[in-house]
Formats: sequence, structure tokens, C-alpha cells
Amino acid sequence: MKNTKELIMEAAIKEISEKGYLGATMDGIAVKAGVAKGTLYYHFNNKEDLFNYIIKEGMNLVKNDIEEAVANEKNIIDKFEKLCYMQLKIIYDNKDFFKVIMSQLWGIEIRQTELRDVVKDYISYIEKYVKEAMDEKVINVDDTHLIAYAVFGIMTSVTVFELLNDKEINSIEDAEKIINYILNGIGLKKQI
Amino acid sequence: MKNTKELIMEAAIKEISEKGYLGATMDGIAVKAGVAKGTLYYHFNNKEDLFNYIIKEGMNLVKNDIEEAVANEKNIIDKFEKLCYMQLKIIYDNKDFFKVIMSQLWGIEIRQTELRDVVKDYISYIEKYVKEAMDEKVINVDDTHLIAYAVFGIMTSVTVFELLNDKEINSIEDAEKIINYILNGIGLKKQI
Amino acid sequence: MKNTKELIMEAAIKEISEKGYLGATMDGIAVKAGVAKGTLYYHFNNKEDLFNYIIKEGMNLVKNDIEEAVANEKNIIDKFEKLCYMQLKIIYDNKDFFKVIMSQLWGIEIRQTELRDVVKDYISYIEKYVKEAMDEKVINVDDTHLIAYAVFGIMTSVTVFELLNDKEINSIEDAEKIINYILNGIGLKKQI
Amino acid sequence: MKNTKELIMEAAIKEISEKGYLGATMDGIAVKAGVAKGTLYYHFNNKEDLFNYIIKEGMNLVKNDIEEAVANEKNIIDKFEKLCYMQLKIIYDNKDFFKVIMSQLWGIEIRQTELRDVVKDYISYIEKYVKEAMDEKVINVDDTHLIAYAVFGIMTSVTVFELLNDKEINSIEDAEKIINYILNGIGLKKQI
DNA sequence: TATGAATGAGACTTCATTCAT
DNA sequence: GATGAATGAAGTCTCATTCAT
Repeated sequence: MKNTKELIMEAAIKEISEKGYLGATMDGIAVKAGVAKGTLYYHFNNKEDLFNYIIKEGMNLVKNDIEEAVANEKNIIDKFEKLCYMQLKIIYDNKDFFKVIMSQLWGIEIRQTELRDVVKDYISYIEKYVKEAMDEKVINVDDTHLIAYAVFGIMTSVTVFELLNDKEINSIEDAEKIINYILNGIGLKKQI
Repeated sequence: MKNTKELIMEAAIKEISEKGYLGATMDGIAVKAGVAKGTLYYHFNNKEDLFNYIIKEGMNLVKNDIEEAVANEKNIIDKFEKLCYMQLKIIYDNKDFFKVIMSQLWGIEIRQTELRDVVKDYISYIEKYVKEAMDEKVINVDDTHLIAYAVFGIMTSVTVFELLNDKEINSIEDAEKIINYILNGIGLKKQI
Repeated sequence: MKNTKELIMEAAIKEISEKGYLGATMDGIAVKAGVAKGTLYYHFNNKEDLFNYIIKEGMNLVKNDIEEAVANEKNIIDKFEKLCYMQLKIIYDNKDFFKVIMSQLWGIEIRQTELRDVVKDYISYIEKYVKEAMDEKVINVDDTHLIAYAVFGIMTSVTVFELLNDKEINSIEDAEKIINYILNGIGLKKQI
Repeated sequence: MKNTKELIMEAAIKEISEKGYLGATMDGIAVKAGVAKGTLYYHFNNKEDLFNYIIKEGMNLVKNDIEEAVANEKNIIDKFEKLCYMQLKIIYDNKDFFKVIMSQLWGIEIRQTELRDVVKDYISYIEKYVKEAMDEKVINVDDTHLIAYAVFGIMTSVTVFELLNDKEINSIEDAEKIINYILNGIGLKKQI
């Protein structure tokens, strides 16, 4: 059985994904979590704290999931493919969380600059694999930094896609199409 | 000399790009525009009207700019390249406007679903060229819809890049790198 | 006719004198002033600002009134008597204001240390006259600082008196009794 | 070793002296007492009960201390001097408690009118000695009531003094100066 | 056309109090 | 005796909107 803090986190992700950080109300979160408003403040200092907690906690889960899956792969090509696959899968499984991330990326508020640091961290993580692949000569790009962002951009476009088309693209074929596109773009050739 | 309505529009774009739609205040916009708060209500019915006006007006300018530039190109390859180039250029030139777009894309409020229609329209416009290129056999993809979104995603990743790195990538070389990546991904071969 | 800001000030003094700073509510002040709650925030940044404004403005009025009255007296004895008389009169005329001062003197909050600075200033002002009187040999005390505080204490005791006895002591005889007591205490001898 | 209820009382006096009755929180008191919040409610019905208990208990201790000391004196002059001395001493020894009293004297809440009754009681007690001294012709005043309040006012001014000057006046000389001033004011002549 | 004082609904937050353990 | 998670009433404050000038 879930404890109160977890209930609140899930409710907050749902609420913020729907209304954005400012549009989300503590009342709304409380109702969604099935607790009294005061309870939110028993577990978190304030709205911003709750937000930051969600982001950090959420990103940690994402990273751990990917790290674990990628670790099982042997060569860099499979690793990179797995990385893409896992990221797509995680976006599918946590659409609300990613909507929170994407909607809060823009702007000059402190919570947003902090959020950006978390995302930056994550993209560095992607770049690490891009570099590795280039070192092993299986791909050929001249700006790993830029490429890492492009990979991230394609990924997020999936969320945009779903948002704009009101339909889900969670079949394996769709995932493969996207991954193919990414791999093509960086000239990754499968070694036969 | 700019008229009052234009001053307000520019101020609103700046304010909303910094704070988001909800974080932006009519007070803040009035100050940035150098007019009294009441004046905003003389020119627009309310905050949402002002927002919608900005989006529609802004997107029209973007489309016209692209259409005009692309029209001058003869073959589909050049057209597609020009499309990419123009979109990057416009994003560079109107960063604040694109931040508004990106930050408001997510969520279930009416203004957001309306905004999404505008963006959907724009992506359809990209897809038109993808299809055209495929019909002419210069590229080979099996899901033009998905590809159009990926192209859009790469574009937006540029904005993310700048946001996260606090530096501008507005040199021609950077643009070319990105465009190359996009073209590679769809297997576009320059005809010699 | 009084302007809105004055209405708010008077209402705030009344409300705070009755309930203390924390017990006073912005709602209560708004009702007493006959304006909407938002109007308070149009004229003052927040509750603390409103409080500080009242204290500073109020003390200035008090000082000006005293200064003016004392200036008309020729010798130091008359001046000192006038000072006492004026202070009593002002306390009578502005009981609510002095209740605010007295109730907020104690405690470690910032607004309270700021208030204390204002009061300290005022007591220094009393001490100035004590010193002057000692220099002219009409009184004989060995610690003007302490005496100034004692004078202030007697004055405030008047407020305590009224508070505790639910009756007013605003007759001239009462005032003279108190003044006499003060003068006796410092050994001031009327020069015949 | 102190029992829990005593720990709570001391913590409450400290907390209320710092923040006032309304500013003091049950949480803050619990932390200062080193007990859980619920424990406060095991020992007291509610915040107001805790407050009233402190006031009554505290004032009883004060009165007993004074009564005991004064009883040892033979003639009225010594008694009166002792009374003043004891009161100053008690104020010095229980500054926090007196800050609570002084800060809560003003206002129209029930707890405040109850507190005033306790203080009124105490001042009557002073007046008793003023009357006695007058009956014995060692002092000469025409309004014992008013004088009792003035004496109380001078006493409290000591607390104000310390508060405003951030320094303690607990030397015997200081005490004597103040007592002298009081006695002078009422024309008490030491009988040789 | 433009202004800015005034409004009030609704948000965040605090905190005395309860109660199952 | 003692605890601390949970509650919700009530407070401060924000801000889109109105309207007389």
C-alpha cells in the first residue's frame, strides 16, 4: 500500500502535467491525492519544494532504469540503441512526468533554472554514449554536444506528437522507426 | 514609430517568454510596454485574447517568411533545405516567441488546445514538403507524419540547447550541422 | 474629505490597538476603512509596510506637535513642564496609537526592533531636555539617561491606568498631579 | 529533575516572550520544551489554558516572594523600599515573564482582560503600601491610586530601558537610583 | 485613446487541534 | 503519559478586470 508522500507525488505530477506549475493548485493536488490540504504542508515545505522533489526523484528513477538496461548490453551499438529504446519507453510510461519537464523548461524563475540543470545533466549522460560511439568509429559526427541535443529533441518530439494528435504511438514499430531515424542521422552503421 | 498595440504585443511576448502565460502579469506587460494597465484593456478584451492574438499574428509572420523564401527555390531538395534553414533562422530571430509557444504547448486549458491547433497546422506544412520529397524519390521514409514531427523536434532542440547552455548557436556552420543531421536522418541524397 | 490612504491608516490603528499586530487582520482593517481588501494592497506592499508606515507617520506627528508647543516657552522649566503636558495630552488624544506602540514594543521580530528604534529616538528627545535642565542647575540628577526612561515610564503608566480602570483621566487636575510627581522626582524646583 | 509540565511552562514563557501570544506556536513551545506537540495537549486543554496557567502561576510566585521579603521589615519606610527593591529584582530575574505580561496587557481579547485583572490586583497591592505610608504621614500625596500606577510605570520603564538599550541594569547602584527617584517623587523622607 | 484607483475571487500558507497508536 | 501524522479554518497576498475620468 502506498504511503501518503507517494500519493501526493503522483497526484502532483498529474495535476502539474495538466495545468503547469502555476496553474496547478495545492487544492487540486490534495483532492487528487485524497488528503487534506494541510497534509501537503506536513510533508513538503511549500509548492516549490514539492515540485523540486518530484523532478529530482523522477529523474533519478529514469536514470536508474536506463543505466540498468544499458549495462546489460555488450557493444556500443547495442548500448546506444538500448538507450534510445529505453528513453522512448520511459517517456511512454511517464508521459505526465515528461509533460511537467517540458512545460517547465522555459522561463527565468529559479525553479526553472534548477530544472534545467537536471535536464542538462541528463543530456550530458546521452552525450557520453555519443562520444563513446564516435571513439569506436561506429558513427561519425563532428559535434557530439549538438548531436546529443538533437537526439533529445527527437525524443521530445514524440511527446509533442502524441499531444498534438491525441493518439499514442507506443507500438514497437513506431519506436523502431524513430530509433532508425536517429541512428541514420548520425550515420551509425550496423556492423554485420 | 511603433503604435501602442505593437508595443503591447512585443512587451507581452517578452513577459510571457520569461514567466509563462500564468506567470506573466498584465501589470508586467504594461510596464514593459510603457503604458498604463488600463490601456491593455482598451486594445484587448482580456489576457487570453492578448495571448491568442500574439500566437496567431506571430505564426502568420513565420509562415509568410518561410513561404516567401521557399518559393524562390526551384527543386524540392533546395526547397527542403531552405525550409530547414528558414525555420532555424526564424527561431534564432524570435527566441522569445518560440519560448512562448513551447512553454504553452503542454496542458489541458483551452488556450493550450487552441495553440496546439496552430502548431499542428505548422507541422502539417512541414509534412507537405516531406511528402513532396518522397514522391520525387529524393528521400525514402515510410512515415511522413512521424518524420515531420522529428524534424520539428530537432528544430526545437536548438532552443533547448541555447536555454541550457546560455550561449547562442547562430553561426552558419552550426545551422549547417543541424540541417545536415536532419537530411541524413531522412536519407536525402544531394543530386550532383 | 479624507483620502483612501488616510482612511486605511486610521482603520489600521484602531484594529491593531484592539487586536495587536498579529491579531489584526487585513480583512478587519478593510472593513473598518470601508474599502475592499485589495485596496489595502494597492496603497501598501503588505501588512508590515502598513504597520511601519503608521508608526513612522504617527511619531512624526507627535514630535512636531511637541516641538511646536515647547518652542513657544522661554525658560527650561516651562519647557520641561510643557513637554510633560504635551506628551500627556497627545497620549490622551491618541490612545489607540499608543496602545499599538506599547503592545508592539516587546518581542524579537524585525518590525519590533524597528519600532524600538523609533521609540528610542523619542526618548533621546526627552533626555535632551533633561540634560538641558541639569546644565542650568534647575534639577539635579546623576543619570539623565535613566531619568528620561523613568519619565517615559510614568507617562505610559497613564495608559496602563486607563486600560486597567476603564475610565479616562483627562482632566487638567489629573495631568497636573502626574506632572508634579515627575518634577518632584527629579527635584525640579520652581524658581520664584 | 524538572517534570514535563514545568518544562512546558518554561518553554512557553520563553516562546511567548519572544513572539507574543499569537506569534508563539505550539510547535515552537514543543520544540523548546523538547517534547512532542501532542504532549502539550496532554497537559493543557489548549493554547489559552496554557497561557492563563502561566500568568496565574507566575504572578503567585512573584507575590509570595515580595510578601515574604517585605514581612521581615519593621517600619513602613523600609517596607516600601523593600517592595520597590523586590519588584525590581523580580523583574530582573524574570524578564521573559514580564515581557509576556507587558505585551499582552493591551487589547480586547478575553485572555487580555483576564490578564489585566491579575495586574490590577497586583497594583492594588502596591497601593496598599502607598496608603499605609500616607497614613503614617511619611509621604504626602493626594491620589494614592494614581501614585501606585506611577510607581508601577517606573518599574516597567526599567524593562523598556533594557529592551531599548540591549544592556542590563542589574547593578545595585542602578536599582538605588531608580528607587530614589520613586521615593523622591512621592516626597518620602527618610527618618533619621 | 488612455489612465490608474479600486475591486474581490482565489491562490498559498500557517497552525491550533484531534486522534489512533 | 506521550507521540506525531493528519486536518481544515482562517489568514496574507496576487492579479485580472472594471470604470469614472
